[in-house]
Amino acid sequence: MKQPAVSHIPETVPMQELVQLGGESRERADAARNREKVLAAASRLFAERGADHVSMDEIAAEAGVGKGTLFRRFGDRAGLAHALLDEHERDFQEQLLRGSPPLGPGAAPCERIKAFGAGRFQLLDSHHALIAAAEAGPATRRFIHPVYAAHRAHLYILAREADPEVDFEYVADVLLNSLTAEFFSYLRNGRGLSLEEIQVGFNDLVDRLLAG
Amino acid sequence: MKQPAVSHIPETVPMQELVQLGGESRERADAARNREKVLAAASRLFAERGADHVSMDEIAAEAGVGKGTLFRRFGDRAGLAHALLDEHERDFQEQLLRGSPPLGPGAAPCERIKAFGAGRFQLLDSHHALIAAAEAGPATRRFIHPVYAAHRAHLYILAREADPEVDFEYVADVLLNSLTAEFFSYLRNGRGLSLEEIQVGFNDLVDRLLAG
DNA sequence: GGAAGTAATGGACTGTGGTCCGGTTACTTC
DNA sequence: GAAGTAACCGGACCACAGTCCATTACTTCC
Repeated sequence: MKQPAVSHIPETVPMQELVQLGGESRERADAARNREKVLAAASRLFAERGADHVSMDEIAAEAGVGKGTLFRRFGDRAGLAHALLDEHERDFQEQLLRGSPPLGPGAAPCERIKAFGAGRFQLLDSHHALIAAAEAGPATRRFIHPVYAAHRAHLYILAREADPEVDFEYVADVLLNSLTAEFFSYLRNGRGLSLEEIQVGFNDLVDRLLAG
Repeated sequence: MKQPAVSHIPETVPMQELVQLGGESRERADAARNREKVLAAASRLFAERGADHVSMDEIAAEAGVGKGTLFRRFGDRAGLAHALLDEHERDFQEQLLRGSPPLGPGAAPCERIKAFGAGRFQLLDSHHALIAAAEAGPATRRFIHPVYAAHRAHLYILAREADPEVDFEYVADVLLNSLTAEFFSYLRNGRGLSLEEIQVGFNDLVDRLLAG
């Protein structure tokens, strides 16, 4: 049940280092300080008024920092949202890799996929606006993010294990596409489904897709 | 095989009438003229430079019309995109209701769903940027649009017919969610799949979901 | 054909995400 | 401790989506 060397989730690390492949030079002290100030400010404002309803200008102002600094650090709105979610995302990843079944290793693949779904729904339920912000942005940007790659690899492997006949790649993407913030909030608010109903639907989806 | 009174697709009709439920008062002559001018201008510019890469200001200018007029007519960018797609959408709807099998009535439900997918992929292939624009916009707006409702009702009924045991509602939404412009372009450009490969994947999805 | 009433117009205006760059500050080297 | 340099800073700036409302153009009714 070894996972492949799924690139670990960075994202407390500034965007630049993530990009310029060798994050060798250490982060300057003032930069680190400012990053913390921004994260704290964003966290505060988001908690107060909801992740939508807060502009980037306001976050910069609240943090006592220029707008340029904000964007230099986090790239864009989605990047900031990702950084704020980082802790939860690490937790989740940790549970996937080393947690107890059915989320962690040990359970049947289908059960692990359902547990993955349940975990995501839980996260969506408590951090919906933030995750929506992280997934937003031009076109297919979110698919490029290492978090997406990690989730995809996880589901890919489990799907293959559950049913070697299936098109793992496509199935993994379809499953993830059913776990987006946008789709979730449509089911929840647009269709009025409860968290449980959504989970039941997803579980049924998994069973049918990987009936083996 | 009668469809329920699926609200027909309007959308050459201005947004207002769509909303204020009784489109009684006729459209003024200058308004109609301007609408045509805008549609023509948008069509031209989109064809020239791609649907992204054209701002609303430019469309208004090209049409020789004020910005206010543009937005009054079409509500927002997505509304304009919908209006431009209207003809194709009507065509498609017509084929669903009265065309020949497997897209139209007469074929087995699973085959009709696959044909629906094939039709959407075809449209996505030739009008991708436009459809993406129509589906864009804040949060879950696109789910409210009558076109979504019509597609959903169609799939809902076919899914029920194919497999009465399945959760039709959820399945219909999952299927539609696998036919979005965003997901399509991810599979296409992000994963490098061909049109055919995507169709095969979707067909397999349908078979597995509605195995009966 | 003209007056009154109403719908449509257009462009200035606002708010927002994101970029740019001259000036500043923190580390490094000697 | 001074000088050099690369990274960082902030806020002015830009483009763009969408709003507002005083003015204009159509329609209708006499």
